[in-house]
Amino acid sequence: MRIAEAASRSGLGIDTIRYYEKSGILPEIRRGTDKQRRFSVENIEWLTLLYWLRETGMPMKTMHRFATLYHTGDHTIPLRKEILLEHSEHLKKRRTDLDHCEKMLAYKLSIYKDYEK
Amino acid sequence: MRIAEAASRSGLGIDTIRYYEKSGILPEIRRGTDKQRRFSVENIEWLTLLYWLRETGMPMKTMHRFATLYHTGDHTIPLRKEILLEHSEHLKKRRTDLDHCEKMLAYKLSIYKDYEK
DNA sequence: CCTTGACCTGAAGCAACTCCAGCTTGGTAC
DNA sequence: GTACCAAGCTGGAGTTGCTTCAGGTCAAGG
Repeated sequence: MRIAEAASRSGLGIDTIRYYEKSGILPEIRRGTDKQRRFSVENIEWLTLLYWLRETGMPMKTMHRFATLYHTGDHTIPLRKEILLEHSEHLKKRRTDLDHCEKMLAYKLSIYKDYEK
Repeated sequence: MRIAEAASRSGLGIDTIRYYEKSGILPEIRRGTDKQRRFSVENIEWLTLLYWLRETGMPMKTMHRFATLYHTGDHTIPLRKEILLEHSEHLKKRRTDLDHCEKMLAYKLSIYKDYEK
């Protein structure tokens, strides 16, 4: 499939996909005779993973490291595991941030309530 | 209190505070005879609010709008309320993103488990 | 008086996109 | 078969939101 579909399936934007390819966090994407990118199902899976990692705040440097490890072979699995576990911890931190912010907003809104109408 | 303390109390960095002031999302900060910034308790409260809004993904444009409204007077409270409510919605979205990503990570890690050692 | 530490400013640098101008290419429409 | 259009391509500029840096001020301690 082509880039437009890859974008809509993965969640990333077209430009972001091209940018990611240039940055080296995608494997080489096959090209058709027309020199346009053709994405495989595995490509889409990878893009989707990147989408969620980005969405939850993983920096590109880490994604890059993860991609390189992935490419290097199965013996890097412990390292990759470590990266994902660390990201899990990061998600926990984010969740408590959300909790905190939600409480704060609720409080602010409760004050504003008094001024209603 | 001075900028270093304001930073450590609010959570923002020193440079970020100066940047926010330049960007117009802070009220004018009082200066001492030495021309250095002196932060009031209200200043710190405002900075802390901004810290949490930023931490949970509010764009500066929105913060700016909020700051301007705040400065304009009490009759803008409905508008400010709207911004905060919208941000609450945004937090909900973030939370489901976290859920989604956590599930994905758990799945990935369960696959890696087989390769253990 | 000299140094040290905290602070100042304006400007450059950086991450991660995002948009743009100008150019192929393949497909349909006359 | 050629005219046109959508979708894709590239290299490069622009944007957001900080972050770092170079060079300078100021007050206090030794």
